[in-house]
Amino acid sequence: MADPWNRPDDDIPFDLPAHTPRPGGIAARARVGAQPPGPAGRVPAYLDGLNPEQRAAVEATEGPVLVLAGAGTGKTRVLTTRIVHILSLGLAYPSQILAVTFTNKAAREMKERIGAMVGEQVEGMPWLGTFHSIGVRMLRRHAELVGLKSGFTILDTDDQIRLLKQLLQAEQIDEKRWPARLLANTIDGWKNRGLTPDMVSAGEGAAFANGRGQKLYADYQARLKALNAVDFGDLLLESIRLLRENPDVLAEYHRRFRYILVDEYQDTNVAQYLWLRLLAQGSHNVCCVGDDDQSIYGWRGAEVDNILRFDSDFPGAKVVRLERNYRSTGHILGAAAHLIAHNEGRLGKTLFSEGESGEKVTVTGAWDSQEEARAIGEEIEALQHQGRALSQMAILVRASFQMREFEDRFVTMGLNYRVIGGPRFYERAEIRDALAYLRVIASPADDLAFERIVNVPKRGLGDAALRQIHDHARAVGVPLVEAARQLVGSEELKPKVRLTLRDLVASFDRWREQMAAMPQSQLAEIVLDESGYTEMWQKDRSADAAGRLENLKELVRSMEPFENLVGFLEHISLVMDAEGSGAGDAVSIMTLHSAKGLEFDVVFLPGWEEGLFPHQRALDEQGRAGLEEERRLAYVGITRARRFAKVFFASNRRIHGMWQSSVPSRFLDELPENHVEVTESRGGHGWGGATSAGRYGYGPSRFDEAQTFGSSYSTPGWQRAQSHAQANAQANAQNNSAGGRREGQFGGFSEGASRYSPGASRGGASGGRVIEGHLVASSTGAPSRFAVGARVFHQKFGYGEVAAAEGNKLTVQFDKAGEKRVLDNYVEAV
DNA sequence: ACCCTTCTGCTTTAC
DNA sequence: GCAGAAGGGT
Repeated sequence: MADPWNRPDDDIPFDLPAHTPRPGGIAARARVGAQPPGPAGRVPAYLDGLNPEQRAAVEATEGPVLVLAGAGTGKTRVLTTRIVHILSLGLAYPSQILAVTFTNKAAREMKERIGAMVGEQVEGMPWLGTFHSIGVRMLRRHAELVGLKSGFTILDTDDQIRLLKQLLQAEQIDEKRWPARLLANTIDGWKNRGLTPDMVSAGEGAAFANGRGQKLYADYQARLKALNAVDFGDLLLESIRLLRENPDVLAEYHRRFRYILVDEYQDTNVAQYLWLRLLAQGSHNVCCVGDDDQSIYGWRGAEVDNILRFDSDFPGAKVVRLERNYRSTGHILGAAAHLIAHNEGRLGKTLFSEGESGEKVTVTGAWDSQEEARAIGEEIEALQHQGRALSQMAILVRASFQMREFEDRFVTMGLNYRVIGGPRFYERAEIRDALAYLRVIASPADDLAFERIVNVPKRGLGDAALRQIHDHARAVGVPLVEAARQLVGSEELKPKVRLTLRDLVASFDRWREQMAAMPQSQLAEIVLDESGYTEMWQKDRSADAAGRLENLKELVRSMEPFENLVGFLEHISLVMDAEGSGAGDAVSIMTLHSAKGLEFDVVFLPGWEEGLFPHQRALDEQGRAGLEEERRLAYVGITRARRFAKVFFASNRRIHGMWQSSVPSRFLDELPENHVEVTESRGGHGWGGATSAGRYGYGPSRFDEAQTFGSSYSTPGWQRAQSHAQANAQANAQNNSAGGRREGQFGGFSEGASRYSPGASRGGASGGRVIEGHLVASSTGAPSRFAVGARVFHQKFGYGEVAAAEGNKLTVQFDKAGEKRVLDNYVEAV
C-alpha cells in the first residue's frame, strides 16, 4: 500500500489568497514559520470585532483549552476564527488540523465559514468532519489492521436489527421477551462507552436474555466481520482499537494532528472521549468548545461529565468562559438563567447582554391542547400583521406527537408551516428500498440489502424461497446473491421461483454492467423502473404513495453531483439530512432537541406540563439526572429566542389516546417573577387542573423556593387554579393513604403519573421511585372508584354512563360524544 | 403468499 | 388513537 501520508494534496502549503486588501492581512502571514504579530504588530482583520474572551479563546493556541460557550455567545465564530488564526500564523497546514463536529450540518457550516474567511481553499481541510466520518477515514486507511477490508459497508440501525434478529433466532431466544431492538440499544450503549465484548462485565451482560447479552454481542461482532461490515458504534470503537493496538499508527496521527478542535464537547460519549484523548496525547493542543447547560443527549450516551471533568483530564487546561450573549433580550436571559440555576451539576456561567431588556417571557395557560394551538395560531397571525416574518417564528415541542395539533390548526387557518426533523429522508422505506437495490449492485456481497428487496415489490420470493437461498449460502459459504445464482442453475427450486429468481439475478448482473457506462442517477432510474419498484408505488392508492414517488425522484436528483455510485453510497451512509428546504415563508415546528443551535425572533414553547415536560420517563428512568437534563432542554428552548419567548401549558391533553388533565410544569415555578408575565388565554376557561407541583415536595427543598409568585401570579385564573390545587391535593392525600401507599406522591398529580408509566397503566403498579431520598415519580394501580353503569360527567365529553371499568381506566358511553376511554379521575360522579 | 385481525407500545434521535 | 408487527386463516 502506498504511503497514505504522502499524498500530494496533503502537504501543499495552504496559500491563503489575498482576501483582504489590507497590507499585513492574513495573506501576508500565510506561510510556514510566519511569526505571530508582536506586541506592536497590527491586529489581523479576522480578529476584529471579537470580544476579549473570544479573542483569548482564539489566541490560546497551545495546550489544552476548554471554551465554555453559553447560548448565543459566538461559539462557532470562535471555533472558525481559531482555525483561521492557526492557519494564518502558519502554525499548521490545513491537513494537520483535526476539527470534529457531531453533525454533518455543523461540519458543512464550519467549512463554509472558514471558506468565507480565507477564500475557497477549504478543500485543504481533509480532517474537518464528524466523529464518524473521520472514523471511517481512519478505518478505510488501515482496515486490514482491525480485520476489515477497505471496502467495508456501514450498517444503519435497520440492518443492525435484522442481523440481530437472525442471531436471536439462532440462539432460540424468545424475541417477544427479548426484542432485537432492545439488544441493539444495549450493544449501542456498550459501544458508546467504549466497551468491546470482552470488556462487558458479567453484571452488564446479564442485562439481556439472562446473561446471554455478552455472547450475543460477541456473535454480532463476528457476524459483522464476516460481512465486512461495521455499525456506527464501530466507527469509533474500531478506531480506538486501531490506535491502541498499533502504536506506530497512533504515532503517525500524533505527528499529523498538531491542533485538535472539538465542537459541542458536552455531547461527547465515552468512546468519543477515549478517541480524542488518544489523539490528543500527541500535541496536547486540544481545544474543546461546549456548554454544559446545553447537554441534552444523555439518553444516547453523551456524558456531561466529560466537560465537567475537562480540567483533570487535560492537566493545565485553560478555561475560557464566553458569557456575553449577542442573541436575546435581558428578560429572556434572566428567565433562562434563573431556570438553569436550579441545576446542581454544572460549571456555572452567567450570561449577560448589553442589549435592551425587551419583553418579559410570557406564560399562558390554556384549557386543552387544542386551545393552546389556537392561541398560538392567533399570536402568530397577530405578529405576522405587525410585519414579522413567519420564518422568524418557531414552535418548539418536547415530543413530536405534539406537532400534530399545530399542523391541524395551521392547515385550517391557512398558515404556512414547516416541520423540521421528523422521519428523515434517508430513513423512509422507499428511500431505503431504493438504496438497497443500489447497494446490491455496488457490492454484491451486501446480504442485508439483498434480503431487504428480494421480494420488494412482491414477486413471489417469500420466506420459503429466502430460506433456501440462505441455507445454500451458508452451506457453500458465499453471499446470498451468489447462492441465488447457483440455485437458479440447479433443480432445487420450484420452477416458478426459479424463473423469478433467475430474472432477478440477471437484472442485477445487467445493472452492474451498466454501472460503468452511465451516470449513477440514470442507472438508478433504470433500476427503479425495471425492478418494478416505481410501478409498485404507482399502483398503490394510499395517500402517501404520491409523496413516496416524489421522494424517489428527489433521491435520483440528489445522486447527480457524485462522482460515481460508490461515492454516493458512501456519502449516504454517513449523511443524515437530505431534507429539501421547503420554499416560502413558514413557521417552523420542531422538537426542542432539533432546535439546538438555532435561533428565532419569536419562540413558542407549548406543553409545559408535568409528565410531558419534564417528561415522566426521564424522571422515572434517570431520576435527578433526568430532571436536570429536562431542565437543560427548557433552557435550550428559552435561549433560542431573540425577542419573544412564549411559554404555554394546557390543563387537558390527549396522550396515548386518552384525555388526561395535567399540572403545570415545575419549570414554570422556576422562572423568575421579575422576568415573566402570566397571561390568560382568551377563551375564558383558564385552566382547571391544579397548580404547579413545585410545592408538593418531590424535589429538593430549594426547588420550592421559587413557588412564591408575587403580583404577577395573582391573576384570577392563577388564583382559581391555586384553590383547585389545594382541593386536589387533599383529595389525593386521602386516596393515597386509603390505598396504603406512602405519602409524598405528586400531590395533584399522583393519578396523572400513572398514565405516563406504562407498567402501571397496564396493571403492573410500579410504585414510587425514590432517588437520592426524594420521591421523583410514582404511579398507582388503585382500582376504579366507579362501577359499571354509574352516571358520570367529563369535562370534555359531558355526561355519560360507565360501560366498563378496568383499574383506573374507564370505558364510558357518553350521551353526545359516544364511547370513549378515559381515566377515572377526569370524570366526576353525578 | 397474502390478507385480515389482534396485540402492543407510546420522548428525544446524529452518525 | 394509531401504527407497526406478528400470527392465524384462507
